[in-house]
Amino acid sequence: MALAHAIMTALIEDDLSGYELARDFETSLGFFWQASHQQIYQELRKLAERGWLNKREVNQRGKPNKIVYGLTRIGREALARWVYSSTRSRPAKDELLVKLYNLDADNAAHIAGEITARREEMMRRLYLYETIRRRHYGSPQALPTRRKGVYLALVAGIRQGEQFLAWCDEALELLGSIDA
Amino acid sequence: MALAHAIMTALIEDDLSGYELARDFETSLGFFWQASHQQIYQELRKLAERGWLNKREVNQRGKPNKIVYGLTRIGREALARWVYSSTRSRPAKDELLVKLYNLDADNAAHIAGEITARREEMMRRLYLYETIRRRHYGSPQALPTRRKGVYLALVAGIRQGEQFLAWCDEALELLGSIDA
DNA sequence: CGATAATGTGCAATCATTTGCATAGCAAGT
DNA sequence: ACTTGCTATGCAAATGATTGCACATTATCG
Repeated sequence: MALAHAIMTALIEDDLSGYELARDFETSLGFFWQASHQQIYQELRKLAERGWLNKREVNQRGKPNKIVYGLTRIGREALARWVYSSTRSRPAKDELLVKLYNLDADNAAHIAGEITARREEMMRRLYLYETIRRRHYGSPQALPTRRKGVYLALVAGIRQGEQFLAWCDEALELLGSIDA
Repeated sequence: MALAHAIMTALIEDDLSGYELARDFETSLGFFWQASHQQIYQELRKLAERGWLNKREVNQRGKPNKIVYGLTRIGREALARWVYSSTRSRPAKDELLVKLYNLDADNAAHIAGEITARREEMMRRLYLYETIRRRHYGSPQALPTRRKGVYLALVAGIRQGEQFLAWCDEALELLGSIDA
């Protein structure tokens, strides 16, 4: 049921189509909850059936028509209740860390290469999120309450990313000392 | 296919039964890849059928019999090849961060409570992992190659955990400044 | 004696997620 | 004209993971 609530969360301020949601999930909320467009379209229809979302078709020129979803009153209520339910976090599953358990002189260079690639990917991500922070969350104390929450999530992502970069450096150094 | 390789990884040094594997997955490797016992038992049977694991029944006194699995030659080879395949990480999905997007004056105290609980849970985990590190990974440079890899994974978990604690403190401070 | 907890393996149903494919219109560059 | 890419939605199949249950033995505590 968590994807449903993540989608509704993304609709708190704006009504969006499945396509727009899928794009937003690649950034922003998708930093903490990723979902493919297939999942999103399916979930949207389910939520509309349950009455938590309403849908309307929007004609566009130069583009295909889209179906825009918005929270209903009972959808908003369900979302508000959900916040009080118990959470569980499913820790990241990372094959790279499992591979590290298989480290040997032969594959050390390959693993180091993968870590380097991850490091660069994370750098790009961090740059994006730092940009967002500077532009919209400069002085957290002054933000309205809800935005403070979004800020904290953003900071969690940034801190996590920075920590990952530092770990990569440490790992690469140790891996570099292994003879092939 | 990743669970299969995680299980085989856990069997590199010791032959283990499903029950023992499930227990190990709650610590150690399970820090990076968690799996329920149902998943593990099923995967073990599949792997044995494929010839990557062998099984033997072990009679015990005072306890039910167990089925112990071990890597076969071709299992070891498959595992070694897998290390060179491409990885993908699926980032953690954390409902707590999604909830933060729903922050308001009413639920701020509840969310702060959840963060506090998470913080304590992480403290316990960190304590466990720090203990392991001090006991077995005191001087990483001196470790044999494979153990260096395990060390790096452990450090990744520790760093991540420490970062999380710091984030919790920051979050609790900001949440504390919200009027109910 | 009864309850609880640990060891040990497993089935069945459901839910969540990924993968591969399909369709369709329009824009922009080559 | 042709290809590439973006917008836009969707189906079907397979895989991955969770949930709830079932069964059997022994140890331990009150």
